[in-house]
This record gives sequence, C-alpha cells and structure tokens, in this order.
Amino acid sequence: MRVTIHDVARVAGVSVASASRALSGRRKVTPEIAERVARAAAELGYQPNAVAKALRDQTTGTIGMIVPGIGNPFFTTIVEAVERELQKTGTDLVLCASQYSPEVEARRLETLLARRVDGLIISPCDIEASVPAVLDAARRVPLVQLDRHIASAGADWVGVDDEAGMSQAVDHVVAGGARSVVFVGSRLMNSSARLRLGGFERAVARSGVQTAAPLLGEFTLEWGIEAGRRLLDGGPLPDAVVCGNDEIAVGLLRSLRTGGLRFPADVSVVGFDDVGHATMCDPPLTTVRQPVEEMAAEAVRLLGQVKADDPRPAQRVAIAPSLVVRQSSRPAAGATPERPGRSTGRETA
Amino acid sequence: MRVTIHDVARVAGVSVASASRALSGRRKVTPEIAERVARAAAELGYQPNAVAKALRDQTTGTIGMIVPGIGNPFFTTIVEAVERELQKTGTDLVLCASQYSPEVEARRLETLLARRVDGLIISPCDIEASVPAVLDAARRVPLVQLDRHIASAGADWVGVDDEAGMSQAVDHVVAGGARSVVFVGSRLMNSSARLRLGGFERAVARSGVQTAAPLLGEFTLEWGIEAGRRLLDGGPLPDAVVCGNDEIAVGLLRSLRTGGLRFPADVSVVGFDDVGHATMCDPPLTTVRQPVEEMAAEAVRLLGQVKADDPRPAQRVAIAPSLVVRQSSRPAAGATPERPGRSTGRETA
DNA sequence: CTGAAAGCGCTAACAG
DNA sequence: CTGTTAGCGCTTTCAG
Repeated sequence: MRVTIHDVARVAGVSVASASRALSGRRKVTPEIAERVARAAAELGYQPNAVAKALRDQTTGTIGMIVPGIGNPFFTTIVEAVERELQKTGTDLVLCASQYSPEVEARRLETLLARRVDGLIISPCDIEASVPAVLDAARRVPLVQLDRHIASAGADWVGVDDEAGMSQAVDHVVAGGARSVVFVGSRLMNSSARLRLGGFERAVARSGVQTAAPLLGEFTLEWGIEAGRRLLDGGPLPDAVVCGNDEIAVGLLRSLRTGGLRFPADVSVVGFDDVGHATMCDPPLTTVRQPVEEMAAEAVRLLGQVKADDPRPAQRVAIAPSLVVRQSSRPAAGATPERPGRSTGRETA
Repeated sequence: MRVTIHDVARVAGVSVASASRALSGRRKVTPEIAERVARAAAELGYQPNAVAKALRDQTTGTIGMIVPGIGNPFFTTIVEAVERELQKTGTDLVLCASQYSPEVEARRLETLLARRVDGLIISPCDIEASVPAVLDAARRVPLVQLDRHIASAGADWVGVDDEAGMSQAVDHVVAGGARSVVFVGSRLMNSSARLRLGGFERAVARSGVQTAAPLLGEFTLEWGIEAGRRLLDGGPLPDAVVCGNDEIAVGLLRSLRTGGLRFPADVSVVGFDDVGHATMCDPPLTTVRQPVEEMAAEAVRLLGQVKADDPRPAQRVAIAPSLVVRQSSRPAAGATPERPGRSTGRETA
C-alpha cells in the first residue's frame, strides 16, 4: 500500500488535518508540528495523491491539448510553446493526437473530459466533421481553438492572420518581378487550407498577376515532391510558387531542383510557418513566419478567461505574421535578403 | 454543477448502485432498469467522472511516457507506435517531453507518479544523470525503458540491438569496397550514442578497414551539416560515413553534396533509424531500420508483466534491426539495391 | 491553533 | 436482483 497522509499524520503524532495544513503550507501551524510533519513525510517517502486532491478540489491542474498529428513539425513546435507557457502557471499538459481523424478526435475529447481537465486547447482536424464534438466540449469546459478552427462561431480561436500572410507572400514575389504565380496547398478540409488559398487568390487578383489552377494535396513533404513533378510535367512553369506550408515548399524545392531548376533564378518558392527545416534546406526558404510563441501565450491567456458555455460572444484573435526573406525567392530590386551566415531562425524581415 | 451518477439514479428512480451496475453492465439488472437508467443518462448528458473512478479503483487506466523531445522524428514515431499498441488494451497515454534535461525529466516523473499512472515507459535523456529519478520511479510503479536506458540494471529495457545494427552498416560499406570509414554520431551522454559508437568501433576492428577519430555532436540535422563541412575541410575523405541516426545522415548528405560530392560514387553514407525523411531525401538513404512497432509492442507487453519494485532480475530485450539498402551507399558487387520506384518505406533488405 | 468529520463521485461488499 | 453503506485520499469547514 502506498503511503497516505494518514500515515504521515500518525508517524508525526498529529491529526490528518494538521498534516494537510503543514504539507500545503496554506494555513498556520506551530513550527513544532510543521517540523514533525515534514520529517515524517520525508521518512516515509510520502507523495501526495493528485487523484484524490483532484476529486476533492474539483480541479485537476491539467489542461488537455489535441492536435491532428505530432509528426508535423508545426504542431510539435506549437505544443512545446504551449507547454512552456502553461508551465508558468504550474499547469500540466496532457497531449493527444487525433491522427487527422474526426472520430479519433471525438474519442480523445471524450476521455479528456472524463478525466476532468480544467481546459482544452484544440486544433480541430476537420473544418466540418469536427464541429459537433468541439461545440459539445466547449459547452462543458473552457476551450480555445489554436491554429485550425471549425466552421462555427461557438468557440474562441487564436491563430495567424492567413489572409495577411498570403498577401505578404504574393506581394513579395510580385515585387521580385514574378508575372505568374501558382499556389500549392492542401485540400480544403481544414480552415488553414481554405483561408490560405482564399488569401492567395485575393492577393493575386489585387496585384493583377497571372495564376493557374491551384495544386491541392496534403500538408506534407511527399505532396510537395509530387506537386513539383506535376509542375515540371505540366507545361510552362510559373515565375513563383507560393506554398500552403513549409513541408510542401521543401518537397517542392527538392523535386524542382532534381528537374534542373535553380532558385531563385528560374523560380521563386515561398513557404508558410517557418518551423522545422526552413532554415536548413537548400536553398534556405523564404517563408511566412507564424508567431508561435505569441499564439501559444494568447491561447493560454484566453483559456484562463473563458468559462465553459460562456454566453459572451466568441473571441477570434488573428495575430499578424511576418515574412522572412531567405534565398529561395527573388527579392525586390534593391532589397537585401538575409545572408546565410546570419541565419538564426529568429530574425524577421 | 456537473451531473453525477446520483442525478442519473434519481431521475431513473433507482439507487446509485443500480445505476452504476446498469451503466457499467458488469452485473445483471432487469431490462426495465437498464432501460430507465440509459434514458436518464442520455437525457442528462451524464459523463462518468474518471477521477472518482480512479480514486475508488486505485487505478487510472493511463500509462505515462517520457521521451527526450517530440521534435525528433524517431521519438514521435515510437510514441505513435506505443499509443497504437496501448489502444488495444483500452489504456490512455499521457505524453511528456523532458526536453533533454534530467531536471525536467525528474519533475515530469514526479507529476506522473502523483497522478498515479498505472505504468511508465521512458527513454531517459541522460545515461548518468537520469539514474536516481528512474530507479526511484521504478520502485513505485511498473516501468520499462524504451530505446535509451540508464547505466544501471535496476529497470527493464527494450530497444534495438545497436551492436548488430552497426555491424550490418559497417559490413555493408566494406562489402561495397570501402577501405576507410568514419563515424559521425552524438556525444556520449546517452546509451544510444555510446552503444552505436562502440558497435561501430568493434565492427571496424573486426573487418580491418581504416578509420579516423569519430565526429561526435548531437543527433540533429544541424550537426550532420556541420560534420559534413568538417569532413570536407579535413583532408582526405573516407570511402564511407556511418551515422548515429538518420537526421545526422541527411544533414551530412546535404553538406557533402553542396561540397560537390556524388553518392555513392564519391562516398557512401549510412544512417540509423529509418524514420522520417530517410526515403524522401536525395539520394534516398541506406539505413539501419529500427523495428519500431515490435519495440513498442514488446515494451507494452513487458509493462503488463512488470510489478513495481519487482525483485526478479531486470529484463533487457534487444531486438534485431535490419539494413535497408537504398541509393546513398555502394552495394556489394552483384547486389541489387532497392529501386526508387519501389520505395514504400516498409521494405527490408 | 488543533482535531473530528463531512464529502468530492464512484463501485463493491453486504444484506435483504 | 436491488438498496444501503463504506471508503478510496484529500482538504476544509466547524467546533473546541
């Protein structure tokens, strides 16, 4: 049997109430008792039972987080940022992956709720299919969506301003002289895919450059490689390619290079996220940096304010991204791109 | 206030015991009662409180897992495999990252223990500094080490046979005609780093080829790139380079290619792990495949058998890896390497 | 200041 | 088969 506070109290020769008070330090006890309790606890190797405490306090000191997958460097980066942020408030993170499946996601939500997490941060995998489970969860516990979100205003959200990011990307390649630009992204089952394509299309229309039908697959390296092959096979190449994320961009770079292309001489490539290997690929990738730390901080802050099933209008916080210009794109005449030797992964353009 | 089983019982007009029995289905009740309870539960949106159940049952139905970092694709892969395996037994996984810090690791162990996980799977970040916390945890709860392990026989372990893997790697490049081979790995603060270097050195001694001082840094892409530069700057190149993991190998490939080298004509490169981008890099990487699924399955199986502070001798299970030959290395005369078009990521050589 | 006791939500005896 | 009740370990009234 594990040692309980009763054992500590008995060994210290005090009541459990005193032991509890001494251990928590949240109420005054005589130094004498504090001392005896501390010694007894140490001697017995007492470790408080967080389960019992949670039942009693009706709060677990944990928040749950669900992301589509931990294989994607963007999500691991944002998970780490959230964890760091939570650590400041002494809250533990329970991490789950939905594996890009709304069914798995719903199950994970269910078990996190059953375990009575104090709050939930989620990046819903599907803009449509995730709706019922997310709304249901939001009714039971404070919940904020981070990055991806569902097509319904029932829950708070914090993420990047995709529209602004895409504007920056398009304006950048146009300033570099591009007359034609295509978009390579993900199929439209999640909000990021939709908003980035939409932002791209509006930016292109505004600046008046040519574009062809977007290539939509997945947010993966593999799809980037495949999309590059299709571009090579499909007639005249555009002057620039704007990608839905960095994974796609890195894959694209690879297959276009294999096809004999040079960057940025033959074609400019721009990514989105600025996580993972954007600085380490060849050439280093021009990309739209997501302010991951700020997003995580804002999500945690908001979570502290949200109450379950709060009648107040849902908040939507879109944080402005910044373009990081490296060597995969042609800069505007006169502009100086970041030099390889200075690349720290933290710079903004 | 959340709805409890008392509410359900009241609405159904039965006792809490009957409600509990009906809900769990673990004991017979009349169909009549089962029906009424089910309806009441549905109507009220009842969701069992896992915290209360855990306190009552003295078991949480969760196991904790601690890995050094979720940014490393090897760890995310093995986490996913463990999660899949656990799912078969209806057990939930609580994932933590130690961020390669023994202090953080000790804190995470502490909170997982406080939350009364039923077991622990850990890849200790430091072969020396992780010892006390891991041994202490193993005394309290069933624990198995996966992949990395501490320098002490106090806890079970399952991992790959690093020695055999390195033999295969070295024998392969030697069969391909290499007369000199160097090792690029990680500094020796963890077991993988030590065992792989040791295995490499013994294999090299056995086969009689030349070698130079190993290059030791970290298990990262960045270090692979840096090591490649050092190799290019440091006089005559070896015929082959064997790497401590795939991240290093991919980085090495990149900087050696930038330096004008061709693979495998100028130099053979072999990785270790076969996860992440080993199939997607240029050229596809010859590497030692870790049998991740089997390792995860074995770890979970073992965890089911282990009792806390079990006096029986600690088990050590080393699973044999297999060499996957792709295009980054020169095959033995007459051997056929895997062709690019056939690459599925699941083949064995 | 200290101790006795209630109660968080649940399940498993134990009677009936 | 059903209901009453004890108790998992903890904290916090409530008296003293």
